[in-house]
Amino acid sequence: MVADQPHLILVDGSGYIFRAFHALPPMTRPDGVPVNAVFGFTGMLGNFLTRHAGSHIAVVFDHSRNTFRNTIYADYKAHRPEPPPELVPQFALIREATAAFGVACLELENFEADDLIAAYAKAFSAEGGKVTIVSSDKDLMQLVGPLVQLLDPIKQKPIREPEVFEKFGVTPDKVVEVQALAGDSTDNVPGVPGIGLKTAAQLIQEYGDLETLLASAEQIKQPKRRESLVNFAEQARISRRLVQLDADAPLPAPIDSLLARAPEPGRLSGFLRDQGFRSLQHRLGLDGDGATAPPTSAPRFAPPPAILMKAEPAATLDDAAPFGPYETVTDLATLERWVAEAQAAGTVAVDTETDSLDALHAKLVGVSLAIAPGRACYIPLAHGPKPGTGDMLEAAPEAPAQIPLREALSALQPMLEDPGTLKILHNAKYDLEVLGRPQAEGANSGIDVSPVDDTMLISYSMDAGRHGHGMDELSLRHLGHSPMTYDQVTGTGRARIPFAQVELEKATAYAAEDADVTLRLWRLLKPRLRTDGALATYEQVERRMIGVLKEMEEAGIRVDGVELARIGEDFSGRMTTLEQQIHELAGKPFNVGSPKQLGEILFDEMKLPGGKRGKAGAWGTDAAVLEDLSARGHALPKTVMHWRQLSKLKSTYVEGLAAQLDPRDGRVHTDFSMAITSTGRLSSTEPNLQNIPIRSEEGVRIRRAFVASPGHVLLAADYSQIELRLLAHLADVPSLREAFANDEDIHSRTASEIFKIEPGKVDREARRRAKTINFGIIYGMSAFGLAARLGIGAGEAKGIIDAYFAQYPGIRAEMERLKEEARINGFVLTPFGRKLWIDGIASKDMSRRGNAERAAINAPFQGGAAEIIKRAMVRMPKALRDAGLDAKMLLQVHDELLFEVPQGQLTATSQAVKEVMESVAELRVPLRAELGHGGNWAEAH
DNA sequence: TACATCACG
DNA sequence: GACGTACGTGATGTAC
Repeated sequence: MVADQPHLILVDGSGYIFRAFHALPPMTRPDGVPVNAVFGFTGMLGNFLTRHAGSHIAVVFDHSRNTFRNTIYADYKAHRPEPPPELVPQFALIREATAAFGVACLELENFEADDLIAAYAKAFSAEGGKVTIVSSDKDLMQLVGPLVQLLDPIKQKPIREPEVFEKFGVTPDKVVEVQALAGDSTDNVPGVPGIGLKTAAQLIQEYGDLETLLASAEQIKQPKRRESLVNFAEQARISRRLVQLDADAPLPAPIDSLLARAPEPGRLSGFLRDQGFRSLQHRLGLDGDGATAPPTSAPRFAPPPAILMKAEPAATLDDAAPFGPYETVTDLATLERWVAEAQAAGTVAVDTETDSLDALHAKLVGVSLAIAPGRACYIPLAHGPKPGTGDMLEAAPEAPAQIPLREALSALQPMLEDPGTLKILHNAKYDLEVLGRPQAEGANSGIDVSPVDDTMLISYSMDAGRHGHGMDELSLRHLGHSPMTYDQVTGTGRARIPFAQVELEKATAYAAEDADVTLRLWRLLKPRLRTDGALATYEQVERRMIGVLKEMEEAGIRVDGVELARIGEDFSGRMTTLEQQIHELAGKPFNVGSPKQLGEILFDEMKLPGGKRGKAGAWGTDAAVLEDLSARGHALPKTVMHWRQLSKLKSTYVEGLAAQLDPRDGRVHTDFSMAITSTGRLSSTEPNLQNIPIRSEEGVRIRRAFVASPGHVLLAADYSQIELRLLAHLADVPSLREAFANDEDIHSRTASEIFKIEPGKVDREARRRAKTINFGIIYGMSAFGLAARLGIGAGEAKGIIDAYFAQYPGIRAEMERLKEEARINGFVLTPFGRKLWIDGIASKDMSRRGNAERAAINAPFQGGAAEIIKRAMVRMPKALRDAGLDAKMLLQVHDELLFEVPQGQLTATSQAVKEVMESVAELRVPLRAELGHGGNWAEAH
């Protein structure tokens, strides 16, 4: 960054004024003139000037309420109240204060301050100058660009393209298009009814701009949206003109006159004295008689580097380095130089390129390294020839020159395994699985990469629930840079080529950039872990989970494919029969798998009662609806439910699972995602082994197909009532604590207490109700929700909830505390300190906020439970090893761990597993794990 | 690709 | 007085 690059600071005066006025209690001068806004403004401006410097600076004001926008649209800002009378006399004094600092005041009749800001920003940046606009007004976000940024005066946070994107879902140049659609109630910009920020952003992303969208409005699929766009097209155009700032507004003062300069001697202190602002004189170092505070200590506006310039690029030149060009390493000597440089640096970002997203099958194609921002390389290892044109006369293309795989890996291995060189990866589990897999015939490497840091997990530890943690997203968000995408490199659809066929130049640009981005993210995010209070979560839990999950994924679980096929045949036959019955009952054949067709038959043709339409206008036919109809004595719904159950099990589990069976070992290997959920849980994909059926008899058959290896048994260990234990712990409920301490049935205890039934005389129905409400509580349930689940009236449900809270007042207090915590901080903390962000908690949309509040209530319980089992998993391998046991941990299903145990070690393993799981956290209630074992997963329960 | 549905905790 | 109504996931089939 060039230190003396021209830098214009434009302060949005109105923002300062209103903030000052509303933040401070009334204050008056001895002569009775109100001055609270003047005082606040002067303090804020003085404070800003002592901390920031630019080459040019001005404060921009609104001239009057009437502007050209009122002639476009009379209602523009019409609902804004007149400024309060106490504020009016302060406007002139505020301009005086600005001038006393030696700062220019800008205003112009008929234009808003925002237009002048736009005009000066345009003029200044056109000459290559940098512009900082001090304001948090979202209407100014349209001005953000390579040379123009906003600075939020409250949070002292720069607002650049990623922040704008976060707010509007589009890049700054498209902000007005979005605003034109979404409107703005605070400014009375009408927009298009029914279209909010989300929809607007989506439409603009799709169509590019308002006019293109309006031109294609007739083709919009959603009927309501289409109608709105057609009917309110003109209103949208007007809205666009209202929000579009006029960057061609005349400049009331030449740019040169905005040059930053020290205040005239005495003028500032004179002003402060006149207003009676003694504390400000002191704060600004102007209160001395010359003895302690000579004039030279007055604010200087020139040399001290702006906070903007040091806030992030304190690390400086480095982090401003361009993304590329990067080096392609194709000879051993060059590779050895890179390896030596990495070891000398002590930290290196590493990324692997492969031919598959599935780590257990992926073949290594290349490795990239980054040692400093902008300094990165790509080492191709298994690139083949470019795809030919298919012309038979063409000479066979040759593979590009590259270091032989074995030699390259031998050169890399010592560095990758060097305990003194930290390897930084994004989603390290993947790369570690690829590099760690020993393979015959040259492919992959058997390298045990250590130690590692993982930027995905660093981000997740701090920002779970706030946004995704993919590299591209983090890069745009934190670095303001969109890396090249995989699709751009390999193409998409039919034209897609394997990465190994991508030409080296392109592969290097992509692969080295990913390593570069990873390194830059690490430099930015790693220090934040400590300040954000997320260091322990990352170091003690997330980072240690990498190796644990790697082992589990590699182990996989044995599935009996023959049994699976038998189940499939059986289901098929039964489905055929059911389908015939359904068609007869319906009076005609139709596709039973189509909810749309089913809805039409049930509600349009058969005219059954109780139909409700979903958001797309189709009849709802889910299990709850069908159950209801069935209870009214209709045969069709029940038959459909049965068919659906078989259909689900067959397609998702019988066929889906069979397709995932690895023929090499007869096992299925899931991929645990570590950074997906907003609560700290894992998730499982390809296949999802966390939702294998168990609740129905047919489901149990599927689970029986998960079997132990010969000579082994499966051991399942479930945490008992873990979320309710956390409830008893967090809300500190004496009677629930006692119940757990005595190993009582918690739902019976609850039933006895809220329904006032003698202990021991609780019947099944009372227990069922208590169980429903116990779970409902940790989901933030309402009376309505409870009524629906229990099939009782809302009044009765409310009575039960009232009785519950009367019995357990600590629980209600805890629910309120969690909502409050989320509202104030934007996040809640689990009992172990994991930070979980609650999206939408500040939303003005009642429904959205309601959802967020329930999520805030649930998050500490779900997240706390996730934390407990993760900690147990992290401790498990060593505990087993120390006990001389060979059991393998195979799966985690949120509150359950599944192990494969050599038959002779069952007792000892059970003991060790139980001990680890129950001792991993000290709560106000004991933790309990329940164990079972058998030849298959169903039996182990 | 959106939606509805349903498998699990 | 209306609103919408229990938390968190992933996979599948239909319809567009």
